[in-house]
Amino acid sequence: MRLNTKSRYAVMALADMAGFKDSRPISLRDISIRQSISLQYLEQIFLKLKKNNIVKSIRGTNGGYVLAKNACHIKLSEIFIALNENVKTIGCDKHSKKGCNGRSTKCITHNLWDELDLHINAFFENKKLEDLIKN
Amino acid sequence: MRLNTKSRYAVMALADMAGFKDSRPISLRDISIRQSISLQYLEQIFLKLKKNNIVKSIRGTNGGYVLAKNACHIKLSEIFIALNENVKTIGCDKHSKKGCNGRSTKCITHNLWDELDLHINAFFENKKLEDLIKN
DNA sequence: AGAAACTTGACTATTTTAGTCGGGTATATA
DNA sequence: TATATACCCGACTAAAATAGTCAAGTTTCT
Repeated sequence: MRLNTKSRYAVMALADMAGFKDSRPISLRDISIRQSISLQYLEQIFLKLKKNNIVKSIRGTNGGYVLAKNACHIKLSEIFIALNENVKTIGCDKHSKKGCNGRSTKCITHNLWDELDLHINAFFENKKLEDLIKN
Repeated sequence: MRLNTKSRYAVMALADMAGFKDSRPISLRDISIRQSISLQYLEQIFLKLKKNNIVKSIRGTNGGYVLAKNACHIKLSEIFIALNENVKTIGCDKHSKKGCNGRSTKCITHNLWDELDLHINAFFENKKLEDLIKN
């Protein structure tokens, strides 16, 4: 089990941004350098963050991104959802015949994965971006 | 984020076994049919479960596997460890130069992933195989 | 003896991941 | 108004992981 780098980088980049108090836009180029993440990969990530209203973009010279809301209001769960890293951990897919083993009834471990999802989501729901930079 | 099928199947197969009260060995062939899992894939899985002392094998005709201990004493965390599904969720690898972004210091989100690991592991530590079959 | 069932290593197709490439468009500033 | 800076975006790809299969055993019950 592993989170993917996109989610990880997204959190790192946003935490980087949140560390700056002034509201000047921050360019991906700067984040790229500070966090050692490829600029073009960051662009992919920020596109999704923007679509999900987590950041706003300012184009042109001296442009960049700013957080769309205060760091204390950005839940980590939002970030994962934005990147389609839906923290749905496991199969039991309703659409697939393989899900729940092709049975009409729930598989023996179905509820377990549901509980696990709740457990993990609760963690991310309660974590705010601001929590990361307080220490 | 997704658990792999090996871990999922392992839990399903063990839960299947735990559902039988008598202590006769259960053949992988039977589990394979009941849970719709390829026999040969189950063999791979049970090899690991055996090495980690979660099941015992009885060879020969009427052989099969039995749980090495009572279902109420088998923690799900054991099962994941047995399958090398170490619930270490994220990078920040001490050995890799990429980990923590090649910095000597911890990356900005390092503690977050540590916390998440603890959170998930706690879930599996507290879940016993028996809990799955009670309902 | 023969069948049932475990044992084991090697192999492979598919999918996912983690990016790169290359061509845009918008805007501030000189 | 030229140009550099920075966002925008779709398509592509190499490498790794996943989810198995295949083949050839060994052991033990009946």
